[in-house]
Amino acid sequence: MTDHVDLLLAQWGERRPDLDVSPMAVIGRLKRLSRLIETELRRTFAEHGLDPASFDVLATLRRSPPPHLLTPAELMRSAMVTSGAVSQRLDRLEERGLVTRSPSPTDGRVVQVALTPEGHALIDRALPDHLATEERLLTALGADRREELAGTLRELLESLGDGVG
Amino acid sequence: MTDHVDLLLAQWGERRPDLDVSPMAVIGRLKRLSRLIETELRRTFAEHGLDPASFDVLATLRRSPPPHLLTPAELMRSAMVTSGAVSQRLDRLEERGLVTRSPSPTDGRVVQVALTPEGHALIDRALPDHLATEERLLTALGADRREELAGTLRELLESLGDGVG
DNA sequence: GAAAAGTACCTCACCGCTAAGAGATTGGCT
DNA sequence: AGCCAATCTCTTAGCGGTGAGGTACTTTTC
Repeated sequence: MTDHVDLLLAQWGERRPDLDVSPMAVIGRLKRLSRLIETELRRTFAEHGLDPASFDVLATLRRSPPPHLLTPAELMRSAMVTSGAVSQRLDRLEERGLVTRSPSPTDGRVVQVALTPEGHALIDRALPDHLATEERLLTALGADRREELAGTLRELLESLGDGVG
Repeated sequence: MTDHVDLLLAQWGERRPDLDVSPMAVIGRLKRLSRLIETELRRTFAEHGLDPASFDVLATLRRSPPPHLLTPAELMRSAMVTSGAVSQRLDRLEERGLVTRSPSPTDGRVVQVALTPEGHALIDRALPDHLATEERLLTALGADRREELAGTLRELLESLGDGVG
């Protein structure tokens, strides 16, 4: 019944009993868990010649309503990265022929990003493996616990302004 | 009652109704939440001239039992980064006079990392602000919900082999 | 006590992100 | 119409990470 974060909390209790370090019980575990998850997902992506950033862009385009066109600004909000990061992601994907960029007909500032047939095929190949990996990472939790966890995380997200609207 | 992940799930349901994307309800939210949290924490660190990596090393040393000596290997396991990353973190901190490296007297392969008085003072200055930020990020959740959340996250961590021992 | 296996730390090339800011375009305001 | 703030995309410098591999030391094995 002990993990790294329990040890961390006990150590702080010894060294700085004057401080309330209880938030670390949640935030420390979130950090370790997402690090662990990202490492695992990265392995699956690599089997398809992808990295997390590329997969994210391709999947975001794939799930968007037909004709699967998104702007860099939309990709930026979806991925929670800076505009510079999106530009570079698109450079790499365009270089590999997985997406295309074309100017918007209605707004001169805007670029429209589209999946190429190769990009579409690649993400459809990678997606089932990715989902299998995600499922494996959650096997310890039954459906009820997953729903409860998802609900709590959503509350936190919304409280931090990450809601839609 | 809707967040970005709810939209994501709905979109996949439209585009690929043949796939079970339910694991994304948990894993997608974990990803967004830890990204949001890291961005917020980074701001607090920057107020003290630190970044997440440097804070992590200083805090790990600070909470370790007196005389606050750790090896790069221990820091590596604690931070879940590669040995190369630890070497570079220590280079930067040593350069700034916040930690020292000295050879272990008992094992010629090992290096002992220690906080300098400056490093000790800096982490003790930054820590209360850091905890205040963490507390603020969790205000939406009462004590019971936090404990329940921490417990679920710990179960997941242990199921993935991140337990102690 | 020599060879082999294991462990610890570091180096280097490369990758992806941030932060800051530039350049272009749009839309609201007067 | 003209101005100005806002928006969109891209560029670049610098940071911090990985992954592969090297060197040095220790422990195991025979």
